Amino acid sequence: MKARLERAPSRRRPRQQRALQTVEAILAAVERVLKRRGLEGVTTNRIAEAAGVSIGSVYQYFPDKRAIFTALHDRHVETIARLIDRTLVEQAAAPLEGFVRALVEALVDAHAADPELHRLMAGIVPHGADGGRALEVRLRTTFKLAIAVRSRGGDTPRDLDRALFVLPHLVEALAHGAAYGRPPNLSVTAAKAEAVRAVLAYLRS
Amino acid sequence: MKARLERAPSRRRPRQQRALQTVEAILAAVERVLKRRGLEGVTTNRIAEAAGVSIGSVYQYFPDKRAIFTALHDRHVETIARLIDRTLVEQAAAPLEGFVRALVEALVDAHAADPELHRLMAGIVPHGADGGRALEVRLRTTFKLAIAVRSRGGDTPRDLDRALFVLPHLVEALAHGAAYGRPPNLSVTAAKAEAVRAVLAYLRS
Amino acid sequence: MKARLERAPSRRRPRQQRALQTVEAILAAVERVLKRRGLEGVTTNRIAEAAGVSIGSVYQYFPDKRAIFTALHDRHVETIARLIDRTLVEQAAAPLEGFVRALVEALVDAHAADPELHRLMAGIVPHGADGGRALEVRLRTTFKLAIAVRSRGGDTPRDLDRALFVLPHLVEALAHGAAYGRPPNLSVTAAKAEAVRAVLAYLRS
Amino acid sequence: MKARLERAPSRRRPRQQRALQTVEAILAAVERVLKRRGLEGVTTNRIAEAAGVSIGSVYQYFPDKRAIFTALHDRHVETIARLIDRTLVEQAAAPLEGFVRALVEALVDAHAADPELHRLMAGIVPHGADGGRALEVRLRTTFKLAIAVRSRGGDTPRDLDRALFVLPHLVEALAHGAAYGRPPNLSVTAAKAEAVRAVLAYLRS
DNA sequence: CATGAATGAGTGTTCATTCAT
DNA sequence: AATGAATGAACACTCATTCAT
Repeated sequence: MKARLERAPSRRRPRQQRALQTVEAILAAVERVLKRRGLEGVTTNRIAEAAGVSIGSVYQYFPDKRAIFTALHDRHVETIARLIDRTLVEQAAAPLEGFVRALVEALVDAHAADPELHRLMAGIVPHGADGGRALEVRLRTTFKLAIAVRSRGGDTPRDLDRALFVLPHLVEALAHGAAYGRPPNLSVTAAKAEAVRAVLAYLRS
Repeated sequence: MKARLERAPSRRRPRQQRALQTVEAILAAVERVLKRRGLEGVTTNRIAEAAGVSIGSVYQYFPDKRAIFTALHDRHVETIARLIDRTLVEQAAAPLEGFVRALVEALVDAHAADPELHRLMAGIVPHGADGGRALEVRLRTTFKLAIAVRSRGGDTPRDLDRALFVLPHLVEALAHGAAYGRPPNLSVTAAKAEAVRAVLAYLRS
Repeated sequence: MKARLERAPSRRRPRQQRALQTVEAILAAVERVLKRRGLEGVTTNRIAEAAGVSIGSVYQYFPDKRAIFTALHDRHVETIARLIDRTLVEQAAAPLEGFVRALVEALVDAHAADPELHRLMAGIVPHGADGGRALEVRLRTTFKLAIAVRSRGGDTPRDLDRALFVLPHLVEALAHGAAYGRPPNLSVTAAKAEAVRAVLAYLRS
Repeated sequence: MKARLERAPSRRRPRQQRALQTVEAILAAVERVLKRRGLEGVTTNRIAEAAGVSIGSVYQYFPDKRAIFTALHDRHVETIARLIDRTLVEQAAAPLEGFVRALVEALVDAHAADPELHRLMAGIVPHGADGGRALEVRLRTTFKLAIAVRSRGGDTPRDLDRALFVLPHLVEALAHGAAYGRPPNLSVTAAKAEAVRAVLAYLRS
């Protein structure tokens, strides 16, 4: 494995790299088209044009249109998941509340950076068995871990399963809400602070 | 002459009534097609067939396909809004907590009745300025009222605007979550109870 | 025949009269729709609406859409034909040149009154065997008669058949041309005068 | 590398050539459908089928149905315009009368070759600002030129503007008339001769 | 006779996908 | 691999026409 990578770096790598670049160019193009023309305005030919590749090349990397959306959704999930994981690590030493506070803040920031795109992204629900619940599930797992790690001193919620149901929904809803679901006259900052408050309130109850 | 005057109303009424019936038949048909074939499987001709009317009749009542989806969404919003209003009235004498408990329970029940349909419904985001936030806004208004009515005895939250941001999102997310976003091994009943707990925890904080 | 007309004037006549009125209302409506929305914008339902009658009534008087256009065309032809006949009579005592002059002037005036409508009318070519040549034929007949009547004194053109081919086309083309086919900077008046000159020049040759 | 550079032109050219061929195939198909099924029988799918291409290809070359008709009309105008220009050149040394005679004969011949098609073509009035007067205008320009070139010896008509109004209409009407507007018992040959006579008569007047 | 809701065949058009180059 | 012209199934929608009231 290592030998192969060393022997033909100028052949194998570039190809894979170009492929990754093209895939990334395509996904970035979808985002651009999505923002410019809305969900129904996204056509494969438009994606190709916006990506600067031929439609044929798009089909070299994706079996069909659905796969493009799925990949975009997956990429988004992966981005957020990495954020979650990073927060988990960074707050490993902090109490649960600290982690939750950091997590909510990170998520709100992530979504508030480009609210319009994230609103549209919510409309891309992959048709797989999962049904767009990937992040919810991922959050659940993360919370399970974060709680387990801290549960020596009886810190465990009375009913873990119930908390693991509520927490992901709270966090997700408030992150999206703070980004593009605020009432007029409420700043993102204020919304973020209140989102944190809300999750902590539940946690302490 | 007199006969004609007497007939007139019975000519007009049936028309309006049949129109309403047809509109209702069409919307019900959309729901059926939606469940059977998914969002992308909904075509205007399929709607017409499922509704038992001709495609021409569909276009007698709706200017285009989008309008059909918008109407379906509006109908859903209206149904839920009526539920909210009813709860508001029924719990007029109860303390805020009682209202919230009743509201969450009612919403969970409403969504849990046909989880699949409601999941699909979430994918129908009307393209108007509102962008599918109608219920969020409606919930906000309702909470504002419910709180205002009870706020003589200093029952008002410290920061109303912030609470009015959080509460709609909490309620909506948990209602949908309890209906079709539960982790395995958590019953709807348990989820409902915990959803109530979560909202109350925030309210008391 | 006369008895019948006298006996039930309030029964039979009104009906026929109403029918004629309705037919006329429909044809006038077609003209209006034609001018407002162009040839392709003319639909039977729009005709009905513009005429202030129900679509059903339109089909009471016309078997299909084509028949409406045919009737409109026929009415136009009849109007022009009457104009031609009237001129023929009025100029019965005048020499051929006088008749031709009066005819061209009358036709130009008739078409110039509503150039837009007459341009559109030219697009309504009835699909019958005639193929929209009714006026051409009618003009031919008229010229034949006008010439025959004056041909005692050897006034007949050298070759009647050839003149009867040319004259209708000259007159029709120049009448339409003067109405809506003038170059910029040529008035209708000037065009009319020159149209007369042109026909007379041919006649004298 | 060199091969690619050499291939490049042969890759580009064929494309443009095939494109032109396809466009031509489509326009020829429209003519065929037009003759077989009449103006209303022309549908985009029928055009595609008759042209031996897919409907998608038709839309690769024309933005919509109207554009197809416009292109057909333009092609017709161009064909006739070329005929006019050729005659202008060929008769450059001849007196005005010679040019006019040649022009009328050429136009009659052109229209008489396929009278049915040309009758139908007259029904295709492009919706542009021009309104189907392209040939009239073109004839006017040509006459202006033909007269100007010969006007040293005082050959100019007394009133040029008026002549430039009449001549195009005369020529067009008589060309069409000779092709498909003759009375029974008049041959094309005779009609053509008389058409020439008529225009010359006006010219001399 | 008048009405106008209903019909549905048929239209123009789009767009995901293929494949020869 | 990359290209993009070509494909054609499928779609949203129109409109002439019918017929129950």
